Amino acid sequence: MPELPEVETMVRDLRARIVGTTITGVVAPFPGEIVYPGYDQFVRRVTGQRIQSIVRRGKYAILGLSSGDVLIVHRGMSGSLLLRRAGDEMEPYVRVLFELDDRRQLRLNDPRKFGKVFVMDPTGAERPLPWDRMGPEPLNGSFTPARFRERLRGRTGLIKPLLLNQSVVAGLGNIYADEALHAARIHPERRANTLRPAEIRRLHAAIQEVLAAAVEGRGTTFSNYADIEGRAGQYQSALQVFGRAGAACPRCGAAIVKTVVGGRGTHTCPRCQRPA
DNA sequence: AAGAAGTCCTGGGCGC
DNA sequence: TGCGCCCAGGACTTCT
Repeated sequence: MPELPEVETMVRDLRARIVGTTITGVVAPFPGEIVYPGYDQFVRRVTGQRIQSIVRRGKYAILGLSSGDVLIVHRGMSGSLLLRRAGDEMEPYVRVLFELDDRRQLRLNDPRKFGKVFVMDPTGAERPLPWDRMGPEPLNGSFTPARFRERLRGRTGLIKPLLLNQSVVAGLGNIYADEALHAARIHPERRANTLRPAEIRRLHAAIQEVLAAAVEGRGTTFSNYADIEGRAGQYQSALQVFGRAGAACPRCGAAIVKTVVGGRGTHTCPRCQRPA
């Protein structure tokens, strides 16, 4: 599940390796992942473009092209973006492949087909940008406790689904939402409007700490996440609750419980995270 | 408007 | 042993 730390790791690695190269061709064994524009237009607008920059917004990677367009990649839940040499053995689920002018290839390998790619004008004039309604970036200075409290104001929903809502805060997915709630000692089924100011401050700090540590560890490899060279991340060994049902809470020793909240598997310490 | 539920997709895990 | 069912989840759509 590529969340903010996994996408940040990918963007940093790619920035060091492919900025300055030119895309010489596109192959799409499964064009369904090309969301916009249609396949022919997409190929036309990407081919021949030099990659000038790579940045991240939420879980999106944004490649700035010499034409002024942006090439946007979202890996969905199972996608890896791999940097390979042209002759290297092909992975089994490559959906879209970008050929580079140095005989390397950027391959979107995505078994579950939830990945998406777009190319568009970055001003939003052509089509709404995927991040138009996205909330603040949790690791930059604009994400303050006050801003977080304001995003939650008036919300009566459960706190965990709200953390997964990208318009509240960008970049959290199922793993880091569970980890942040545990670090803040807040039950995932608390209603947002019942959180006290001190709890919101704790949750804000926990989100920043968990994400920063995971970026430091180059992300979590849970099932099939890999970096651009196919290597695993390191953060899975630091997970406190995610994927640890039945194991001891590192803080208090109680057995971690797995439930379903908002339709998502959810890991909670029943002693550290009390409901209501 | 916000929240809840349904949808897509397919490998792998599990039960019988 | 082997088959088939169903779960996983990010983001979008639909309904209330």
